[in-house]
Amino acid sequence: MMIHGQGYPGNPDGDPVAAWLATLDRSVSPFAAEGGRTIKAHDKGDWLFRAGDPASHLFVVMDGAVVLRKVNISGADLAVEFVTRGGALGYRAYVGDGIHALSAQCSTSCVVCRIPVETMAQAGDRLLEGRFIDHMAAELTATRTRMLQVATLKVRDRLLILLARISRDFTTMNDHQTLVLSPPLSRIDMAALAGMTPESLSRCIRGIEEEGLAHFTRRHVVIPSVSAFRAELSRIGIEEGVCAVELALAG
Amino acid sequence: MMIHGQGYPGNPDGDPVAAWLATLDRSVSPFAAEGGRTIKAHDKGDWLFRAGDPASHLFVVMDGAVVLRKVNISGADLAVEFVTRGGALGYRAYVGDGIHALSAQCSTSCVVCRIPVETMAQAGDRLLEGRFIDHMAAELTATRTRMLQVATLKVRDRLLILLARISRDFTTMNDHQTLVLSPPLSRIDMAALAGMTPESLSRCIRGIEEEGLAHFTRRHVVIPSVSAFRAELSRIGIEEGVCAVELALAG
DNA sequence: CCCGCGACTTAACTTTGGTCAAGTTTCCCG
DNA sequence: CGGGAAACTTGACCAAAGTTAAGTCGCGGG
Repeated sequence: MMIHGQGYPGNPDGDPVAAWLATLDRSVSPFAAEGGRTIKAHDKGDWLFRAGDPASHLFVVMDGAVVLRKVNISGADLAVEFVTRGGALGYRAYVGDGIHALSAQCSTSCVVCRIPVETMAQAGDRLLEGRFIDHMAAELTATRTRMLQVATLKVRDRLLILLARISRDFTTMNDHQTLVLSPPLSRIDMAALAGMTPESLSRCIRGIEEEGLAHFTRRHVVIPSVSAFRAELSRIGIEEGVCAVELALAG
Repeated sequence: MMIHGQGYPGNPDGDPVAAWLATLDRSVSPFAAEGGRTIKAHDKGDWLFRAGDPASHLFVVMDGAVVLRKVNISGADLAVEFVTRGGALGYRAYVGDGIHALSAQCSTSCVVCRIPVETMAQAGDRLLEGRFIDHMAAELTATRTRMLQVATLKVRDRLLILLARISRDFTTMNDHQTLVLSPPLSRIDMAALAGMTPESLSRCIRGIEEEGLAHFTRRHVVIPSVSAFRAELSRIGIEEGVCAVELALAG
Protein backbone atom coordinates (compact mmCIF):
# COMPACT_ATOMS: atom_id res chain seq x y z
CA MET A 1 0.00 0.00 0.00
CA MET A 2 1.20 3.50 -0.76
CA ILE A 3 1.68 5.69 2.22
CA HIS A 4 2.37 9.06 0.78
CA GLY A 5 0.65 11.23 -1.72
CA GLN A 6 -2.45 9.11 -2.03
CA GLY A 7 -3.81 9.62 1.42
CA TYR A 8 -6.73 11.97 1.52
CA PRO A 9 -10.19 11.78 2.98
CA GLY A 10 -12.53 10.03 0.64
CA ASN A 11 -9.91 7.77 -0.93
CA PRO A 12 -11.84 4.63 -1.80
CA ASP A 13 -8.81 2.50 -0.92
CA GLY A 14 -8.95 3.73 2.67
CA ASP A 15 -6.80 6.35 4.29
CA PRO A 16 -3.20 5.21 4.61
CA VAL A 17 -2.29 8.25 6.64
CA ALA A 18 -4.78 7.16 9.25
CA ALA A 19 -3.15 3.74 9.17
CA TRP A 20 0.23 5.28 9.92
CA LEU A 21 -1.20 7.32 12.70
CA ALA A 22 -3.27 4.48 14.11
CA THR A 23 -0.07 2.69 15.02
CA LEU A 24 1.62 5.76 16.32
CA ASP A 25 -1.24 7.28 18.26
CA ARG A 26 -1.18 4.37 20.66
CA SER A 27 1.57 6.21 22.48
CA VAL A 28 0.51 9.79 22.58
CA SER A 29 2.28 10.54 25.80
CA PRO A 30 6.04 10.70 25.56
CA PHE A 31 6.15 8.89 28.90
CA ALA A 32 4.06 5.97 27.72
CA ALA A 33 5.96 5.84 24.47
CA GLU A 34 6.28 2.38 23.04
CA GLY A 35 9.63 1.29 21.69
CA GLY A 36 11.18 4.58 22.74
CA ARG A 37 8.93 6.66 20.49
CA THR A 38 8.36 10.23 21.55
CA ILE A 39 5.90 12.79 20.30
CA LYS A 40 6.84 16.43 20.44
CA ALA A 41 5.39 19.77 19.39
CA HIS A 42 7.62 22.19 17.50
CA ASP A 43 7.33 25.86 16.69
CA LYS A 44 7.43 27.25 13.21
CA GLY A 45 11.06 27.70 12.28
CA ASP A 46 12.42 24.93 14.52
CA TRP A 47 14.96 22.61 12.96
CA LEU A 48 14.38 18.88 13.37
CA PHE A 49 17.88 18.19 12.11
CA ARG A 50 20.61 19.74 10.04
CA ALA A 51 22.57 18.30 7.14
CA GLY A 52 25.69 16.67 8.56
CA ASP A 53 24.07 15.71 11.86
CA PRO A 54 24.24 12.04 12.76
CA ALA A 55 20.88 10.44 12.06
CA SER A 56 19.53 8.32 14.88
CA HIS A 57 15.76 8.74 14.58
CA LEU A 58 13.05 8.46 12.01
CA PHE A 59 10.41 11.17 12.06
CA VAL A 60 6.76 11.02 11.19
CA VAL A 61 4.91 14.29 10.75
CA MET A 62 1.66 14.03 12.71
CA ASP A 63 0.57 17.60 12.16
CA GLY A 64 1.88 20.61 10.29
CA ALA A 65 4.45 20.76 7.51
CA VAL A 66 8.21 20.32 7.36
CA VAL A 67 10.49 21.67 4.65
CA LEU A 68 13.63 19.79 3.64
CA ARG A 69 16.50 22.05 2.66
CA LYS A 70 19.84 21.69 0.96
CA VAL A 71 22.53 24.33 0.65
CA ASN A 72 23.50 25.10 -2.92
CA ILE A 73 26.86 26.38 -4.14
CA SER A 74 25.97 29.97 -3.33
CA GLY A 75 25.31 28.99 0.27
CA ALA A 76 21.55 29.50 0.17
CA ASP A 77 19.48 26.92 2.06
CA LEU A 78 17.02 26.05 -0.70
CA ALA A 79 13.82 24.06 -0.17
CA VAL A 80 13.93 20.77 -2.05
CA GLU A 81 10.90 19.01 -0.59
CA PHE A 82 8.05 19.52 1.79
CA VAL A 83 6.49 16.86 3.94
CA THR A 84 3.04 17.03 5.51
CA ARG A 85 0.82 15.11 7.91
CA GLY A 86 1.48 11.42 7.51
CA GLY A 87 4.82 11.91 5.78
CA ALA A 88 8.12 10.55 7.03
CA LEU A 89 11.62 11.99 7.34
CA GLY A 90 15.11 10.86 8.15
CA TYR A 91 15.77 7.82 5.96
CA ARG A 92 19.41 8.37 6.62
CA ALA A 93 19.10 6.95 10.10
CA TYR A 94 17.99 3.71 8.54
CA VAL A 95 20.09 3.44 5.42
CA GLY A 96 23.25 4.87 3.98
CA ASP A 97 25.99 6.39 6.04
CA GLY A 98 23.79 7.51 8.93
CA ILE A 99 24.49 11.20 8.34
CA HIS A 100 21.64 13.50 7.33
CA ALA A 101 22.06 14.77 3.78
CA LEU A 102 19.37 17.43 4.16
CA SER A 103 18.15 19.80 6.84
CA ALA A 104 14.56 19.69 8.07
CA GLN A 105 12.77 22.82 9.24
CA CYS A 106 9.21 23.21 10.48
CA SER A 107 7.35 25.58 8.19
CA THR A 108 4.38 25.67 10.56
CA SER A 109 4.00 24.65 14.14
CA CYS A 110 4.28 20.87 14.03
CA VAL A 111 3.65 17.69 15.94
CA VAL A 112 6.30 15.14 15.16
CA CYS A 113 6.75 11.55 16.24
CA ARG A 114 10.33 10.46 16.70
CA ILE A 115 11.20 6.77 16.35
CA PRO A 116 14.62 5.52 17.46
CA VAL A 117 16.24 3.61 14.65
CA GLU A 118 16.73 0.56 16.89
CA THR A 119 12.97 0.15 16.95
CA MET A 120 12.96 -0.20 13.19
CA ALA A 121 15.93 -2.53 13.22
CA GLN A 122 14.04 -5.01 15.37
CA ALA A 123 12.81 -7.77 13.11
CA GLY A 124 9.57 -7.70 15.07
CA ASP A 125 8.48 -4.37 13.67
CA ARG A 126 8.23 -5.44 10.06
CA LEU A 127 4.98 -3.56 9.67
CA LEU A 128 6.47 -0.20 10.56
CA GLU A 129 9.50 -0.95 8.44
CA GLY A 130 7.38 -1.88 5.46
CA ARG A 131 5.49 1.37 5.73
CA PHE A 132 8.67 3.31 5.76
CA ILE A 133 9.96 1.55 2.67
CA ASP A 134 6.70 2.14 0.83
CA HIS A 135 6.98 5.77 1.74
CA MET A 136 10.50 5.97 0.42
CA ALA A 137 9.54 4.28 -2.84
CA ALA A 138 6.63 6.64 -3.35
CA GLU A 139 8.97 9.54 -2.70
CA LEU A 140 11.41 8.21 -5.29
CA THR A 141 8.69 7.91 -7.92
CA ALA A 142 7.38 11.37 -7.11
CA THR A 143 10.85 12.90 -7.27
CA ARG A 144 11.54 11.30 -10.66
CA THR A 145 8.24 12.56 -11.98
CA ARG A 146 8.95 16.02 -10.69
CA MET A 147 12.36 15.98 -12.31
CA LEU A 148 10.80 15.24 -15.68
CA GLN A 149 8.41 18.12 -15.08
CA VAL A 150 11.22 20.53 -14.26
CA ALA A 151 12.99 19.50 -17.45
CA THR A 152 10.00 19.74 -19.76
CA LEU A 153 7.40 22.13 -18.37
CA LYS A 154 7.31 25.91 -18.16
CA VAL A 155 7.43 27.68 -14.82
CA ARG A 156 3.75 28.58 -14.95
CA ASP A 157 2.73 24.96 -15.31
CA ARG A 158 5.06 23.88 -12.53
CA LEU A 159 3.48 26.44 -10.25
CA LEU A 160 0.01 25.07 -11.01
CA ILE A 161 1.22 21.58 -10.16
CA LEU A 162 2.71 22.82 -6.89
CA LEU A 163 -0.61 24.47 -6.03
CA ALA A 164 -2.43 21.21 -6.72
CA ARG A 165 -0.01 19.46 -4.41
CA ILE A 166 -0.50 22.04 -1.71
CA SER A 167 -4.25 21.65 -2.05
CA ARG A 168 -4.02 18.11 -0.67
CA ASP A 169 -3.15 19.28 2.80
CA PHE A 170 -3.84 22.97 3.01
CA THR A 171 -7.30 23.52 1.68
CA THR A 172 -9.09 25.68 4.23
CA MET A 173 -12.34 26.10 2.37
CA ASN A 174 -14.04 23.97 -0.20
CA ASP A 175 -17.25 25.56 -1.37
CA HIS A 176 -18.46 23.65 -4.44
CA GLN A 177 -16.43 25.19 -7.23
CA THR A 178 -14.30 27.50 -5.07
CA LEU A 179 -11.19 26.39 -3.25
CA VAL A 180 -9.17 28.38 -0.72
CA LEU A 181 -5.62 27.28 -0.06
CA SER A 182 -3.37 28.41 2.78
CA PRO A 183 0.12 27.36 1.76
CA PRO A 184 2.50 27.15 4.73
CA LEU A 185 5.37 28.29 2.51
CA SER A 186 7.08 31.57 1.85
CA ARG A 187 7.33 32.79 -1.72
CA ILE A 188 11.01 31.94 -1.64
CA ASP A 189 10.30 28.35 -0.67
CA MET A 190 7.47 28.02 -3.16
CA ALA A 191 9.79 29.29 -5.87
CA ALA A 192 12.49 26.78 -4.91
CA LEU A 193 10.02 23.90 -4.80
CA ALA A 194 8.76 24.78 -8.26
CA GLY A 195 12.34 25.18 -9.48
CA MET A 196 12.41 28.90 -10.21
CA THR A 197 13.48 32.25 -8.78
CA PRO A 198 11.22 34.34 -6.53
CA GLU A 199 11.07 36.96 -9.28
CA SER A 200 9.76 34.42 -11.77
CA LEU A 201 7.26 33.24 -9.20
CA SER A 202 5.94 36.79 -8.83
CA ARG A 203 5.58 37.08 -12.60
CA CYS A 204 3.77 33.73 -12.79
CA ILE A 205 1.42 34.78 -10.05
CA ARG A 206 0.53 37.93 -11.92
CA GLY A 207 0.00 35.91 -15.10
CA ILE A 208 -2.28 33.41 -13.40
CA GLU A 209 -4.24 36.25 -11.81
CA GLU A 210 -4.72 37.86 -15.22
CA GLU A 211 -5.98 34.57 -16.60
CA GLY A 212 -8.42 34.48 -13.71
CA LEU A 213 -7.31 30.98 -12.73
CA ALA A 214 -6.49 31.95 -9.16
CA HIS A 215 -6.28 34.94 -6.88
CA PHE A 216 -3.27 35.36 -4.62
CA THR A 217 -2.83 37.18 -1.36
CA ARG A 218 0.21 36.83 0.81
CA ARG A 219 -1.21 33.95 2.80
CA HIS A 220 -4.03 32.56 0.73
CA VAL A 221 -4.77 31.37 -2.77
CA VAL A 222 -8.33 31.42 -4.00
CA ILE A 223 -9.23 29.17 -6.92
CA PRO A 224 -12.60 30.45 -8.16
CA SER A 225 -13.29 27.61 -10.59
CA VAL A 226 -11.92 24.23 -9.71
CA SER A 227 -13.07 22.76 -13.00
CA ALA A 228 -11.14 25.40 -14.95
CA PHE A 229 -8.11 24.75 -12.76
CA ARG A 230 -8.42 21.06 -13.24
CA ALA A 231 -8.77 21.46 -17.00
CA GLU A 232 -5.47 23.32 -17.03
CA LEU A 233 -3.80 20.52 -15.09
CA SER A 234 -5.05 17.87 -17.47
CA ARG A 235 -3.83 19.94 -20.40
CA ILE A 236 -0.39 19.79 -18.78
CA GLY A 237 -0.76 16.05 -18.43
CA ILE A 238 -1.53 15.79 -14.72
CA GLU A 239 -4.50 13.56 -14.11
CA GLU A 240 -3.95 12.29 -10.61
CA GLY A 241 -2.59 13.55 -7.35
CA VAL A 242 -4.70 16.65 -7.13
CA CYS A 243 -6.77 15.37 -4.35
CA ALA A 244 -8.47 18.37 -2.85
CA VAL A 245 -9.30 19.53 -6.34
CA GLU A 246 -10.96 16.22 -7.06
CA LEU A 247 -12.84 16.40 -3.79
CA ALA A 248 -14.22 19.76 -4.70
CA LEU A 249 -15.40 18.39 -7.99
CA ALA A 250 -17.06 15.42 -6.37
CA GLY A 251 -18.79 17.55 -3.75
CA MET B 1 26.50 0.31 3.32
CA MET B 2 25.61 2.09 0.11
CA ILE B 3 25.11 -0.14 -2.88
CA HIS B 4 24.88 2.23 -5.75
CA GLY B 5 27.00 5.02 -7.03
CA GLN B 6 29.90 4.40 -4.71
CA GLY B 7 31.02 1.09 -6.09
CA TYR B 8 34.13 1.34 -8.19
CA PRO B 9 37.44 -0.49 -8.20
CA GLY B 10 39.78 0.97 -5.68
CA ASN B 11 37.09 2.20 -3.33
CA PRO B 12 38.77 2.06 0.07
CA ASP B 13 35.51 0.95 1.67
CA GLY B 14 35.50 -2.18 -0.49
CA ASP B 15 33.45 -2.83 -3.56
CA PRO B 16 29.72 -3.04 -2.82
CA VAL B 17 28.96 -4.11 -6.35
CA ALA B 18 31.08 -7.17 -5.78
CA ALA B 19 29.14 -7.76 -2.58
CA TRP B 20 25.85 -7.71 -4.50
CA LEU B 21 27.22 -10.03 -7.08
CA ALA B 22 28.87 -12.35 -4.58
CA THR B 23 25.42 -13.31 -3.35
CA LEU B 24 23.94 -13.60 -6.76
CA ASP B 25 26.74 -15.38 -8.57
CA ARG B 26 26.15 -18.49 -6.50
CA SER B 27 23.46 -19.42 -8.97
CA VAL B 28 24.84 -18.70 -12.38
CA SER B 29 22.81 -21.35 -14.11
CA PRO B 30 19.09 -20.65 -14.34
CA PHE B 31 18.54 -24.33 -13.54
CA ALA B 32 20.51 -24.20 -10.34
CA ALA B 33 18.94 -20.89 -9.45
CA GLU B 34 18.41 -20.41 -5.74
CA GLY B 35 15.10 -19.00 -4.60
CA GLY B 36 13.84 -18.93 -8.18
CA ARG B 37 16.46 -16.49 -9.38
CA THR B 38 17.32 -16.61 -13.05
CA ILE B 39 20.14 -15.01 -14.97
CA LYS B 40 19.59 -14.07 -18.57
CA ALA B 41 21.44 -12.34 -21.39
CA HIS B 42 19.66 -9.64 -23.36
CA ASP B 43 20.41 -7.90 -26.63
CA LYS B 44 20.74 -4.20 -27.02
CA GLY B 45 17.27 -2.77 -27.48
CA ASP B 46 15.44 -5.50 -25.53
CA TRP B 47 12.81 -4.36 -23.07
CA LEU B 48 12.96 -5.79 -19.55
CA PHE B 49 9.54 -4.39 -18.81
CA ARG B 50 7.17 -1.67 -19.92
CA ALA B 51 5.33 0.92 -17.90
CA GLY B 52 1.95 -0.51 -16.97
CA ASP B 53 3.14 -4.12 -16.83
CA PRO B 54 2.52 -5.94 -13.56
CA ALA B 55 5.77 -6.06 -11.59
CA SER B 56 6.64 -9.48 -10.24
CA HIS B 57 10.45 -9.51 -10.28
CA LEU B 58 13.32 -7.42 -9.10
CA PHE B 59 16.22 -7.03 -11.51
CA VAL B 60 19.91 -6.67 -10.85
CA VAL B 61 22.12 -5.58 -13.72
CA MET B 62 25.13 -7.87 -13.76
CA ASP B 63 26.63 -6.52 -16.95
CA GLY B 64 25.80 -3.80 -19.43
CA ALA B 65 23.51 -0.81 -19.01
CA VAL B 66 19.75 -0.36 -18.83
CA VAL B 67 17.86 2.86 -19.55
CA LEU B 68 14.66 3.68 -17.70
CA ARG B 69 12.13 5.53 -19.80
CA LYS B 70 8.93 7.42 -19.26
CA VAL B 71 6.55 8.71 -21.90
CA ASN B 72 5.95 12.44 -21.75
CA ILE B 73 2.85 14.30 -22.93
CA SER B 74 4.07 14.37 -26.52
CA GLY B 75 4.32 10.59 -26.49
CA ALA B 76 8.13 10.43 -26.64
CA ASP B 77 9.74 7.72 -24.52
CA LEU B 78 12.31 9.87 -22.75
CA ALA B 79 15.23 8.48 -20.75
CA VAL B 80 14.95 9.41 -17.09
CA GLU B 81 17.65 7.20 -15.59
CA PHE B 82 20.31 4.73 -16.52
CA VAL B 83 21.40 1.79 -14.45
CA THR B 84 24.69 -0.03 -14.77
CA ARG B 85 26.49 -3.11 -13.43
CA GLY B 86 25.49 -3.64 -9.81
CA GLY B 87 22.39 -1.46 -10.09
CA ALA B 88 18.86 -2.65 -9.35
CA LEU B 89 15.51 -2.17 -11.06
CA GLY B 90 11.88 -2.86 -10.47
CA TYR B 91 11.08 -1.50 -7.01
CA ARG B 92 7.47 -1.57 -8.00
CA ALA B 93 7.36 -5.33 -7.59
CA TYR B 94 8.23 -4.85 -3.97
CA VAL B 95 6.35 -1.73 -3.00
CA GLY B 96 3.53 0.41 -4.22
CA ASP B 97 0.78 -0.84 -6.46
CA GLY B 98 2.85 -3.55 -8.16
CA ILE B 99 2.59 -1.91 -11.58
CA HIS B 100 5.73 -0.64 -13.29
CA ALA B 101 5.77 3.13 -13.55
CA LEU B 102 8.66 3.19 -16.01
CA SER B 103 9.88 1.12 -18.93
CA ALA B 104 13.33 -0.48 -18.89
CA GLN B 105 15.32 -0.97 -22.08
CA CYS B 106 18.80 -2.46 -22.52
CA SER B 107 21.05 0.18 -24.03
CA THR B 108 23.80 -2.41 -24.54
CA SER B 109 23.78 -6.17 -24.51
CA CYS B 110 23.13 -7.03 -20.88
CA VAL B 111 23.25 -9.76 -18.31
CA VAL B 112 20.43 -9.40 -15.85
CA CYS B 113 19.52 -11.34 -12.73
CA ARG B 114 15.81 -11.66 -12.09
CA ILE B 115 14.60 -12.23 -8.54
CA PRO B 116 10.99 -13.25 -7.88
CA VAL B 117 9.43 -10.90 -5.41
CA GLU B 118 8.41 -13.79 -3.14
CA THR B 119 12.08 -14.39 -2.47
CA MET B 120 12.37 -10.88 -1.12
CA ALA B 121 9.20 -11.21 0.88
CA GLN B 122 10.62 -14.13 2.82
CA ALA B 123 11.72 -12.84 6.16
CA GLY B 124 14.79 -15.04 5.84
CA ASP B 125 16.35 -12.97 3.13
CA ARG B 126 16.84 -9.84 5.15
CA LEU B 127 20.29 -9.30 3.70
CA LEU B 128 19.08 -9.09 0.13
CA GLU B 129 16.19 -6.93 1.19
CA GLY B 130 18.45 -4.57 3.08
CA ARG B 131 20.65 -4.18 0.05
CA PHE B 132 17.68 -3.34 -2.07
CA ILE B 133 16.49 -0.72 0.37
CA ASP B 134 19.94 0.84 0.57
CA HIS B 135 19.98 0.97 -3.17
CA MET B 136 16.62 2.68 -3.28
CA ALA B 137 17.66 5.24 -0.69
CA ALA B 138 20.85 6.04 -2.59
CA GLU B 139 18.79 6.45 -5.72
CA LEU B 140 16.44 8.84 -3.93
CA THR B 141 19.32 10.98 -2.70
CA ALA B 142 20.93 10.98 -6.13
CA THR B 143 17.68 11.92 -7.84
CA ARG B 144 17.10 14.81 -5.44
CA THR B 145 20.62 16.05 -6.00
CA ARG B 146 20.18 15.83 -9.74
CA MET B 147 16.93 17.73 -9.51
CA LEU B 148 18.65 20.60 -7.74
CA GLN B 149 21.28 20.54 -10.46
CA VAL B 150 18.71 20.68 -13.24
CA ALA B 151 17.09 23.64 -11.52
CA THR B 152 20.27 25.62 -10.88
CA LEU B 153 22.98 24.62 -13.37
CA LYS B 154 23.43 25.44 -17.04
CA VAL B 155 23.20 22.72 -19.67
CA ARG B 156 26.96 22.69 -20.23
CA ASP B 157 27.63 21.94 -16.58
CA ARG B 158 24.96 19.26 -16.50
CA LEU B 159 26.61 17.60 -19.48
CA LEU B 160 29.96 17.57 -17.69
CA ILE B 161 28.33 15.95 -14.67
CA LEU B 162 26.70 13.34 -16.88
CA LEU B 163 30.08 12.58 -18.44
CA ALA B 164 31.60 12.16 -15.00
CA ARG B 165 28.83 9.75 -14.14
CA ILE B 166 29.34 7.81 -17.33
CA SER B 167 33.04 7.60 -16.57
CA ARG B 168 32.34 5.35 -13.60
CA ASP B 169 31.26 2.45 -15.75
CA PHE B 170 32.31 3.17 -19.29
CA THR B 171 35.93 4.22 -19.19
CA THR B 172 37.70 2.15 -21.82
CA MET B 173 41.14 3.67 -21.45
CA ASN B 174 42.82 5.39 -18.58
CA ASP B 175 46.27 6.54 -19.56
CA HIS B 176 47.54 8.82 -16.78
CA GLN B 177 45.91 12.13 -17.61
CA THR B 178 43.88 10.94 -20.58
CA LEU B 179 40.51 9.24 -20.26
CA VAL B 180 38.50 7.59 -23.02
CA LEU B 181 34.80 7.06 -22.42
CA SER B 182 32.43 4.91 -24.47
CA PRO B 183 28.94 6.00 -23.45
CA PRO B 184 26.32 3.37 -24.25
CA LEU B 185 23.80 6.10 -24.94
CA SER B 186 22.49 7.81 -28.03
CA ARG B 187 22.68 11.58 -28.20
CA ILE B 188 18.95 11.69 -27.70
CA ASP B 189 19.20 9.71 -24.47
CA MET B 190 22.19 11.68 -23.25
CA ALA B 191 20.25 14.88 -23.88
CA ALA B 192 17.24 13.60 -21.96
CA LEU B 193 19.38 12.43 -19.04
CA ALA B 194 21.02 15.83 -18.82
CA GLY B 195 17.62 17.51 -19.13
CA MET B 196 17.98 19.25 -22.49
CA THR B 197 17.15 18.91 -26.18
CA PRO B 198 19.42 17.06 -28.63
CA GLU B 199 20.10 20.37 -30.37
CA SER B 200 21.33 21.92 -27.14
CA LEU B 201 23.48 18.87 -26.55
CA SER B 202 25.12 19.33 -29.94
CA ARG B 203 25.82 22.97 -29.15
CA CYS B 204 27.28 22.03 -25.76
CA ILE B 205 29.51 19.43 -27.34
CA ARG B 206 30.88 21.96 -29.76
CA GLY B 207 31.46 24.42 -26.93
CA ILE B 208 33.30 21.86 -24.84
CA GLU B 209 35.41 20.89 -27.84
CA GLU B 210 36.33 24.52 -28.40
CA GLU B 211 37.37 24.81 -24.78
CA GLY B 212 39.54 21.76 -25.29
CA LEU B 213 37.99 19.99 -22.31
CA ALA B 214 36.98 16.92 -24.29
CA HIS B 215 36.87 15.59 -27.82
CA PHE B 216 33.73 13.86 -29.08
CA THR B 217 33.21 11.27 -31.76
CA ARG B 218 29.97 9.45 -32.29
CA ARG B 219 30.87 6.63 -29.95
CA HIS B 220 33.70 7.92 -27.81
CA VAL B 221 34.62 10.85 -25.65
CA VAL B 222 38.28 11.65 -25.09
CA ILE B 223 39.20 13.73 -22.07
CA PRO B 224 42.76 14.87 -22.69
CA SER B 225 43.37 16.35 -19.25
CA VAL B 226 41.60 14.76 -16.35
CA SER B 227 42.87 17.39 -13.94
CA ALA B 228 41.40 20.18 -16.07
CA PHE B 229 38.13 18.26 -16.31
CA ARG B 230 38.11 17.69 -12.60
CA ALA B 231 38.82 21.36 -11.91
CA GLU B 232 35.73 22.26 -13.94
CA LEU B 233 33.63 19.83 -11.91
CA SER B 234 34.81 21.25 -8.62
CA ARG B 235 34.07 24.76 -9.88
CA ILE B 236 30.50 23.56 -10.45
CA GLY B 237 30.42 22.17 -6.93
CA ILE B 238 30.82 18.47 -7.64
CA GLU B 239 33.50 16.96 -5.46
CA GLU B 240 32.50 13.34 -5.26
CA GLY B 241 31.02 10.70 -7.49
CA VAL B 242 33.42 11.11 -10.37
CA CYS B 243 35.11 7.86 -9.75
CA ALA B 244 36.97 7.03 -12.92
CA VAL B 245 38.21 10.58 -12.97
CA GLU B 246 39.55 10.18 -9.48
CA LEU B 247 41.16 6.91 -10.41
CA ALA B 248 42.95 8.52 -13.28
CA LEU B 249 44.23 11.19 -10.93
CA ALA B 250 45.41 8.63 -8.44
CA GLY B 251 47.14 6.49 -11.08
C1' DC C 1 25.95 -2.44 -52.85
C1' DC C 2 22.82 1.04 -52.59
C1' DC C 3 18.88 3.26 -50.78
C1' DG C 4 16.32 5.41 -47.33
C1' DC C 5 15.24 6.48 -42.86
C1' DG C 6 16.51 7.97 -38.54
C1' DA C 7 20.10 9.98 -35.86
C1' DC C 8 22.79 13.81 -35.63
C1' DT C 9 24.49 18.62 -36.66
C1' DT C 10 24.19 23.39 -37.84
C1' DA C 11 22.23 27.83 -38.21
C1' DA C 12 18.67 31.53 -37.59
C1' DC C 13 15.15 32.92 -34.88
C1' DT C 14 12.29 33.44 -30.70
C1' DT C 15 10.91 32.88 -26.16
C1' DT C 16 11.66 31.99 -21.52
C1' DG C 17 13.16 33.08 -17.46
C1' DG C 18 17.31 34.50 -14.79
C1' DT C 19 19.81 38.84 -13.20
C1' DC C 20 20.10 43.30 -11.48
C1' DA C 21 18.30 47.24 -9.43
C1' DA C 22 14.92 49.81 -7.21
C1' DG C 23 10.86 50.27 -4.79
C1' DT C 24 7.08 48.51 -1.49
C1' DT C 25 5.12 45.83 2.13
C1' DT C 26 5.23 43.14 6.21
C1' DC C 27 6.70 41.76 10.36
C1' DC C 28 9.66 41.35 14.16
C1' DC C 29 11.81 43.35 18.00
C1' DG C 30 13.28 46.80 20.91
C1' DC D 1 4.84 52.57 18.52
C1' DG D 2 8.73 53.05 15.45
C1' DG D 3 12.70 51.51 12.96
C1' DG D 4 14.96 48.25 10.31
C1' DA D 5 15.55 44.04 8.05
C1' DA D 6 13.73 40.66 5.31
C1' DA D 7 10.30 39.27 2.18
C1' DC D 8 8.05 40.44 -1.75
C1' DT D 9 7.00 42.92 -6.22
C1' DT D 10 8.06 45.27 -10.39
C1' DG D 11 10.49 46.61 -14.51
C1' DA D 12 14.33 46.63 -17.79
C1' DC D 13 17.65 43.97 -19.69
C1' DC D 14 19.86 40.03 -21.68
C1' DA D 15 21.79 35.43 -21.86
C1' DA D 16 20.44 30.73 -22.29
C1' DA D 17 18.20 27.37 -24.44
C1' DG D 18 14.02 25.79 -26.98
C1' DT D 19 12.02 25.79 -31.82
C1' DT D 20 12.07 25.41 -36.55
C1' DA D 21 14.10 24.18 -40.62
C1' DA D 22 17.47 22.48 -43.53
C1' DG D 23 20.99 20.08 -44.12
C1' DT D 24 24.66 15.69 -43.42
C1' DC D 25 25.98 11.30 -41.84
C1' DG D 26 25.73 6.42 -41.14
C1' DC D 27 23.61 2.15 -40.44
C1' DG D 28 20.59 -1.63 -41.61
C1' DG D 29 17.55 -3.91 -44.85
C1' DG D 30 16.47 -5.14 -49.40
